[in-house]
Amino acid sequence: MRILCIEDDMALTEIIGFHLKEEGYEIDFAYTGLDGLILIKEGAYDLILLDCMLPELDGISVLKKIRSLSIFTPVLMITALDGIDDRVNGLDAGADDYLVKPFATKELLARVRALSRRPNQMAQADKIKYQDITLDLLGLALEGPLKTCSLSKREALLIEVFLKHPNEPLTREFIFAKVWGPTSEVEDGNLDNYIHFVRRRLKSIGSHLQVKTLRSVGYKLEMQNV
Amino acid sequence: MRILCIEDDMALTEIIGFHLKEEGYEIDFAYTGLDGLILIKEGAYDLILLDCMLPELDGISVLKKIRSLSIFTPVLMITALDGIDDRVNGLDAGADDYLVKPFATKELLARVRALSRRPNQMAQADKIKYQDITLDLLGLALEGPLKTCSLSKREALLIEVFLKHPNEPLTREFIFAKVWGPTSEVEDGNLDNYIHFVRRRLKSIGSHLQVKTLRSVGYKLEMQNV
DNA sequence: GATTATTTTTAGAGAATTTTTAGAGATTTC
DNA sequence: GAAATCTCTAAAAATTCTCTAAAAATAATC
Repeated sequence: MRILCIEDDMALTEIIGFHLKEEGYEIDFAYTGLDGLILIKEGAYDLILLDCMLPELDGISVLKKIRSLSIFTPVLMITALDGIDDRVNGLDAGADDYLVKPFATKELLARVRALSRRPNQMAQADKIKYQDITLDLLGLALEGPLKTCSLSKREALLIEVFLKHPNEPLTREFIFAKVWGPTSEVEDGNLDNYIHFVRRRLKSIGSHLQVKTLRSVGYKLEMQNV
Repeated sequence: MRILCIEDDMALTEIIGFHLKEEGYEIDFAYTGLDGLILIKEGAYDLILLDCMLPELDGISVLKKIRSLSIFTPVLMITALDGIDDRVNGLDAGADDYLVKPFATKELLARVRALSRRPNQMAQADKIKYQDITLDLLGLALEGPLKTCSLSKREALLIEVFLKHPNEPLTREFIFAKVWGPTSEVEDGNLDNYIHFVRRRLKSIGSHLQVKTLRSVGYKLEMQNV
């Protein structure tokens, strides 16, 4: 979880840095809007904390710029003013949330958690439930109505992808990118293989979920008889 | 864009309803937490406005319940108390944003816009609706009033062409170029074939749309008895 | 550090589905 | 009513997916 904090108040960045690092986030800093913009373009951040008032280039402008570049990293605006118009401007420019100075650390952390949960990565939860199964990511196990079976790491990864996007069509490329990484050089057929493994697992634990094939597109996790 | 508003203050729901309808949103109401929960399970909403204080079942509990059911519709919490703890609880329970009463309509609208923009429903992008059918391009499925059927890739492509130009005469050449590509070397009769497939699909799902023949020109998708 | 067990990957025959071709019969147009 | 055009069935061809088996890589155990 990598966060970029664009804020010119050194005292504040120190506090933010301290607390977020304590929670296990990696955090980088930029002290001007322009520097922030450059870092955003380079590094792949998961979340951006963005002050409104900044030297060189103000927060709203930075935000508009990055959205126009088709970068949709969640942005948490930090504003000194509590005027409704300021907040509205920020949200309309594409911010996902905002925080008014002065704010409680507790609230900052809650908002960061809420936003980092957002892009489908439903938290770092180690268990994911859907319908009649529960995936234990840490314990590498899959629990069904009949029984529980243990999984290999890659099986668990594949099931995780399905559980995070249940009932949605997933392309082969998408699944591949999530399970093997976007730059992996594994044979394509390997996915077929693991689909087979997962189907066997689902059947063996008595689940009523099934992996449906979408010919020439990909796969989809759904309930039987739908 | 369908919104569910769970709020027991009738005066407030009236105001919210008025403004959101004016902006073109479809909006349903529930006046207790339990009613809201039932509606959420049934209806596919794109956004939920959720009051904290509710009869029968409070807002936070409703929120926790729907998240535990793996429903990740964006939720905008509405809270009367401006205590930090309430907001933190809401955000931690999985709310996407909150609004403190009393709030300006302008701000409500900005927040609704921000949340409805979120790429939560990424699957929605690949769906095309027209009259009584919905084509799921990635999911390779066609939904009608009676039932849903699955499609092959080429069937889906052909239906897509019709849905993007409904009620318009389309030449055979045009359709061919869109479905098989402008340089394909397939026999001409193949199109007749797929027209037949599509007609069978439309009938089987109970749609009132039909593919009309424009002799020696092409085809056209239109409503029956027109 | 060698051996064993497990997981991951490659490969490929066989199955299933989709796409295409072909052609007989139906329909429309002149 | 003859020519042109379209519909629909059936089957061949092509594609895509499934699943077994075994090799390669990795992790665990002694």
